[in-house]
Amino acid sequence: MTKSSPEPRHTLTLRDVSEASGVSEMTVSRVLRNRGDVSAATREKVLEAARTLGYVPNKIAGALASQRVNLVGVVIPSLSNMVFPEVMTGISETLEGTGLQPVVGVTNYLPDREESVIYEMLSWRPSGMIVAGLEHSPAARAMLAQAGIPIVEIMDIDGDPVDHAVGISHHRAGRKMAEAIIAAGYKRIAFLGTQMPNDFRAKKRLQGFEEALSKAGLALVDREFYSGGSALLKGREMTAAVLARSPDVDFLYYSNDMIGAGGLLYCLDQGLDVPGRIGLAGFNGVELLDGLPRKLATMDACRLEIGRKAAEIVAGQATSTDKVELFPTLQPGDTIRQA
Amino acid sequence: MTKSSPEPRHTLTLRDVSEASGVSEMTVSRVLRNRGDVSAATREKVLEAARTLGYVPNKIAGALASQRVNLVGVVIPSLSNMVFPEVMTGISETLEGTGLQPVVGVTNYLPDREESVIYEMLSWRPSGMIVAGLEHSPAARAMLAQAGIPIVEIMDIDGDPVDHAVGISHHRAGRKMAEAIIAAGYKRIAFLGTQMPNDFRAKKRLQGFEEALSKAGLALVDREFYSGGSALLKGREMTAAVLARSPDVDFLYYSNDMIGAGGLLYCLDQGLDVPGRIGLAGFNGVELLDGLPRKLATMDACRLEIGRKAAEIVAGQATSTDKVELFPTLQPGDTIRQA
DNA sequence: TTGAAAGCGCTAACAC
DNA sequence: GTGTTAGCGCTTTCAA
Repeated sequence: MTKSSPEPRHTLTLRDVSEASGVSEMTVSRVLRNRGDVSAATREKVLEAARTLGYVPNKIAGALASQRVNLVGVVIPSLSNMVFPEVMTGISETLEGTGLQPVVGVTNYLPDREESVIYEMLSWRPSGMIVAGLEHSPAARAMLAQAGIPIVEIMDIDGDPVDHAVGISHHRAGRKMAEAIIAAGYKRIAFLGTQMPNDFRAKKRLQGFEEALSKAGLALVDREFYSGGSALLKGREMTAAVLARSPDVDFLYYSNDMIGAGGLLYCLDQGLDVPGRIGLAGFNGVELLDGLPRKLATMDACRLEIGRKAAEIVAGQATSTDKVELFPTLQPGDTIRQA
Repeated sequence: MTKSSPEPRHTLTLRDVSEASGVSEMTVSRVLRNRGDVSAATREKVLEAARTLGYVPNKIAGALASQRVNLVGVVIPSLSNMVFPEVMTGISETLEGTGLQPVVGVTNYLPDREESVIYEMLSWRPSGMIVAGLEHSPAARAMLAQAGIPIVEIMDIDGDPVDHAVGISHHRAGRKMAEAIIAAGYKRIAFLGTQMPNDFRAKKRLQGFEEALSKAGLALVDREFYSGGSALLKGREMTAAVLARSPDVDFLYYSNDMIGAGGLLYCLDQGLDVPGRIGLAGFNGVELLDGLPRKLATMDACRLEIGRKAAEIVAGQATSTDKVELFPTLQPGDTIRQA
């Protein structure tokens, strides 16, 4: 804008390449789309002209004419925790060879924001959509259902998908963790989580967790929620609060690994015997934390695999099942005592 | 695709809304773009028709006709470290009110990949581009220079921007950290970093760091590089390796906070006196790590501010200076002893 | 193997 | 305040 010396009045068009190469626009178009039916000589002429001009095709025009857009919309709540970047990795990997490109939109766990992100994305007529979660505003659901493209809702399968769903049962994940904790002999269990009314998956885990406790004749002895700030620090603070309020708790179940890690560091600082006196567990299986003094018990969320499977469905590489359920593995780490 | 019952043969067009509302396509278009020059009555009719049909405008056609695309391409090397998500936050915040939307592309520090991401993005004729770093392939530079839109290269200002640059001097950041370390009396200093030939900013920091050492008559006594894996864990391993090889080092300078945190945990595990016997410092000012047993010395990279400023320039809200230099502050934390 | 014509769905520009 | 006309830059289709 400012310094680029030979600023073109309009950006280059096929016509410019056509004139520069002495080949019709149509044939230029064929060459640029790598269609085989062009002679090698013409092909070379065109390619050279395009290269020296610095021509960049106009996908807007191309998409309008061909009614095809090689974009896949990906709608996720956040990029700042460790989970969605890894889902994105799985998606990108799988889309790599297909000619499809992911376009990310972030909702910050706000339903209104999600609705508008979905609207914006659909207005670009993508070839498919991958959306985190099964809970959407009615309008958002309707738009997705109307779009006439593959829709894959990811992360969660406890619910009714618009089209396809790929994920784990968070309800079951919570239950499994509770069962492991109970089996290890812990009895006075507290929950520490995020204050996010729209994090439905965390909510489902807690629900499954409490159901399993209840089935064993137990109930949460305390619970603590936070929002904002450094997760590690919040984990410490929440843990301190819970231990002060309920000094006899013997297990802390965290809604994610980051706050769990903060809690772990706090317990070690306090010289508490982990996992003897007190056990801890998180959720997500975040590799990032592998260098901690103890390995936090957790349950992986199959993030990479979810991304891959979702991308396969959108790319039409998978035989279409409505729901694809993945099964997280419990990683006991060093913070649950062995039964 | 699979379940959506009344799948429209083609997606809805203005014409459908026009027919459903009995208003001309042109007027429908006016209403949908919120142009004031339509009577309230017509407006309502149109809006209702659009709503009940579930019409989503086709931005492809709109963009082609209006020659305007409300997209800003953002090209960054990675989303999995803590730095770019925060830059994105700054960009999104600032773009919020402008009608512009960021579209992210990730290069994984690969120049070829960067070139193709830039090419793809430009082919959608965005209103502006924000690209991390000042080092690009000649072709990428040429495309950006030709695009005829505002280009903002971010993070770094040690170099020659295509159009605008917003960032810090990594060279200076390295120097400043070295000066602080030297002033604190450390003398046997090692560097621990990532093995990334294309992380030019880390390279510049190291260069500035070594220059400052040299000016004080010092030189690095050891250096260690890693790639891949959990940063925290790698930080531990690298630190163990350096301490084994050079037991008399008294300071460890890490190229980022995550490996620095791993190193810190390792030193504490080993019972080393930090910062007395050995000092540590990282880079980035990652808030995430605030809950560690000690606060790691670091230098923030002005991530949020860089995102904001870059977005302002792209949105035309800033008076155009070629380079906007921001100045990181040294956060001494608890891992550099006080002089 | 190449070219010509028509049009994708919308908006700018101008009439009314 | 509303309608009409002519494209935007490509690709599709069909003819040569």
